[in-house]
Amino acid sequence: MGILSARQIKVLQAVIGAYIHSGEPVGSRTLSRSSAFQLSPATLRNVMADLEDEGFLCQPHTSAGRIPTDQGFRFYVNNLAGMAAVSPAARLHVREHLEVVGGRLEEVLRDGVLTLAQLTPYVGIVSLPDFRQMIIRHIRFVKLHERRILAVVVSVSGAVQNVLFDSDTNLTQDQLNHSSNYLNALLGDLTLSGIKRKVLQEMASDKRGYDELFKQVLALSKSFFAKDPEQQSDVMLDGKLNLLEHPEFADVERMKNIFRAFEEKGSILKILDGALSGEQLRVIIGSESCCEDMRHCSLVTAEYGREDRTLGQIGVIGPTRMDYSRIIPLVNYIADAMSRRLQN
Amino acid sequence: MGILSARQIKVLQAVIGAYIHSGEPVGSRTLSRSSAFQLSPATLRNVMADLEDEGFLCQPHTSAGRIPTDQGFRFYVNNLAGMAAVSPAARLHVREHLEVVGGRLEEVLRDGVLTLAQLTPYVGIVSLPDFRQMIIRHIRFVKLHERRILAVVVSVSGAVQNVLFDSDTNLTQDQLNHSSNYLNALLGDLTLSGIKRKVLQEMASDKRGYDELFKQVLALSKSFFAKDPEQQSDVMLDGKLNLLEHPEFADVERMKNIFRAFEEKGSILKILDGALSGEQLRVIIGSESCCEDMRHCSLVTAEYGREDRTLGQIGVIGPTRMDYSRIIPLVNYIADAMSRRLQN
DNA sequence: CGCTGGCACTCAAACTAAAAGAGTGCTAAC
DNA sequence: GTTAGCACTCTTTTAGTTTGAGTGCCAGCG
Repeated sequence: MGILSARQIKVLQAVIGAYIHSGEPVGSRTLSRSSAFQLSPATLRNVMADLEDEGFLCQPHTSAGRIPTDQGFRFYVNNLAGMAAVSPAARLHVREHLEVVGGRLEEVLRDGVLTLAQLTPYVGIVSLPDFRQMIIRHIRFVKLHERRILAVVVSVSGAVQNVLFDSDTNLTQDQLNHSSNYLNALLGDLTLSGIKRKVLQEMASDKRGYDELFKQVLALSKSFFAKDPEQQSDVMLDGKLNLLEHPEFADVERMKNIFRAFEEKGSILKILDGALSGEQLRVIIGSESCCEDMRHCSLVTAEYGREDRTLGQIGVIGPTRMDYSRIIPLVNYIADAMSRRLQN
Repeated sequence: MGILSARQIKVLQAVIGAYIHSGEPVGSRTLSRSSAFQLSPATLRNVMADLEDEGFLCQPHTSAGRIPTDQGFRFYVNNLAGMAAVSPAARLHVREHLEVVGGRLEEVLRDGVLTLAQLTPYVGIVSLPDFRQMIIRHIRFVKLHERRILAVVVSVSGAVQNVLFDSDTNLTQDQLNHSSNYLNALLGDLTLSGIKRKVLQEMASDKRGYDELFKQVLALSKSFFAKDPEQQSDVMLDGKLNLLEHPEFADVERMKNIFRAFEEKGSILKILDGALSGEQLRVIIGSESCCEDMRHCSLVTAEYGREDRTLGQIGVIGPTRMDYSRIIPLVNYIADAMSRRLQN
C-alpha cells in the first residue's frame, strides 16, 4: 500500500472514466487502444495488477476486465474527478422550477427533489428538517371539538406542523386565542423544546403571580408539550423509476434490496445523518454507507439551510458507477438554489 | 358464446382455483388427478377447449396448460368465488392497529392502507377524499409575515388543510381572529365551494351594510378563495415491496410498468374514480382498468366514509391471479372498520 | 530496469444439439 | 358421452462445444 506513481494514477483515472462511461469491466487492450497511452496492453496489465493489489480495482472473475472498487471510486472522487460546470440547460431548469417565490417548506423541498430527479438519471432525496430543531415563529390553537385542540406550529423557515391534542379543560376559541397571543409574545428564536423549557421556568419562577390567563396558558402548554410532535424526521424521495433504467439493477434481487431500503426510510435517514459532522458536501460510496442493501449505491448530498443554520441534506442516490464530476457540482448548485429560496 | 353447462362451470372453477394456488398453467392431467372429477384427462381437454372457445381460458402457447383470461376471472369473481370469512388473526390485527381512537383523517387512512399491506401480499391503496367536497368545520387564519397568511381549514371528518395566501391589506392577528370567528359563524354543513358561494351571496345582498369587520372578512375571503387548495385529490400506497415477491413480476419490464403507474399517481386515481357509480365494492380485473401499465394487475376496492357520505376508496392492487375469496371480504372488513373510526 | 511480444491458461457467454416433459388435438372404439 | 391411444408441438433442461476477451508470466529487447 505504497503511494501511487503518476502513471498508476493516470491508468486508474482512465479505467474509472471508461467504466463510468460504459458500465462494463475494462480490459487492458481497450485501454491501450482508446486512450492517450503509448503503452502496450501488457504494460497496462502490469499496472492494473498493481492497482488491484493496492485495492483500487478488482475483477468480477479471472479473465474479465477490471472494475473500480469502492476504494477506487473514493480515490477518484477525492483526487481525480474534474468537476464539470453545471450545464446551461440545467441552470435554466433550476431557474424555472426551483428559483420561484416562497411556498411552504415542504413544497420547496419537493421542488428540489423533483428537480434532481429530472436533471439526473438517479433518485432525488432530501431529508426533512427535524421539526424539534426548528425555530418557531407561531403557535396557534384551534378548537376542534369539546376539549380536542389542534395546534398549528409554524417555523421561521415556513414549515407547518399540525399537532392534535386534548386539553384538560374545555376552553372557548376566544380563550385559546388569548393563550396563543400570550405564548407567541414569549417566543423569540427558540425551538419547541426551548419554548417548553421557558414555559416551565416561568411557571417555576412564579413571577407573574396567579393571573387567570397565565394559569390557562400553563395548563394548555402542559397538554400540548406532553404530546411530542410525532414526525421527528423524514425523507422525501423522487425518481425511483430512474434507477430501473440502469443495467446494474436489472438483477431483480438487487432491485428488491434497494427498494426495501427506500420503503423503510429509517435506514436512509441513518445514512444521511450518519456524518452530520458539518461538511457542506458529502459523497458516500457503496459500502461506506454501512447499509447492506445499499452496497451498490452511492449518495451525493449537500447541506441546505438558512444562513448559519443547517436544515437538512439534499442530493441523489445512484449506482456507485455514477457520473460524479457532473453530479457533485449539480447537487451543490441545487442545494444553493434551495437555500436561497428558503431565505425568504 | 352460449351459456355454460354445470360441468363447464365446475371445470372452470377448478382451473382457476388451481391457477390461483400455483401460478402455473394448469393442464388436463393435473386436473384429472387432483380433484373431485371422475373424468379422464381427455374429457377435461374437451371441456377446456370449449371454455377456451368461449374466452374464459387461454394458453400461453400450444402445449402448455390453460390459464384464466380476464373474462374467466370476471366470471369467477361474479359467480364462483366463495367468500371466506375474515380470519381471526386478521380481525385481531385490525382491532389492534385500526380500531383505535381518533386521529387526523390522514393518519386514519395511513393506518388503513398499512393494515392492508400487512395482511395481504399485495399493495394497499387508498384515495384521499377530495378536500373540495368535504364539509368544513373550521377556518382559522394565522398571520405569518406582513400580508402573508396561513389558513387552517378543518373538515368534519378530521382532515386538516393548510393554505398559504397573501392578503391585500396588512391585518393584525386580532383582526384575523375576528374574521375567523365571523366566518365560522357563517359555516354550517357546507363545502369550501359552498362557503365561497355563500360569502359571495352575502356580499351581493349587502344586507349587513358597510360594517368594517364585514368588509374585512370579504376582502380576506376573496384572497383566500382565489387560491384554490391545491391538493385536489391524491392516493396513498403502501407495501409496494410485496409485489416483488410474486413470480409474475419477476420480469423486469413488467415491474417497471407497474412502478411507473405507481409513481405517477394520476393514472391510478383515474382508475379508482373511474366508476364512482356508487357500488360499495368493486373488483377491477386486468385490462378492465383500461390502463396499459396495469394490464396484469387487479384492484379490489371498497368505499369508506361517514354515514351517507362517501369519502373515498380503499383496497389493494395485486396480480390478476389474486386470492379473491380472501381479499374481497377483507377489504370490505377494513373499509368498514375505517368508516366506523371516522365516525368519531 | 522498464517495456513489449508471445504464449498458455481461465472463464463467461453464446451457440448447438439432443433429450425430456408436459400438454394438446384428433380419432376410433367403448 | 366418454375414454384410450397416438402423433405432434413447444418449452425447458442438459450437456457439449466454440468463441472471445482477458489475464499472468516469461523471455527478450532497448
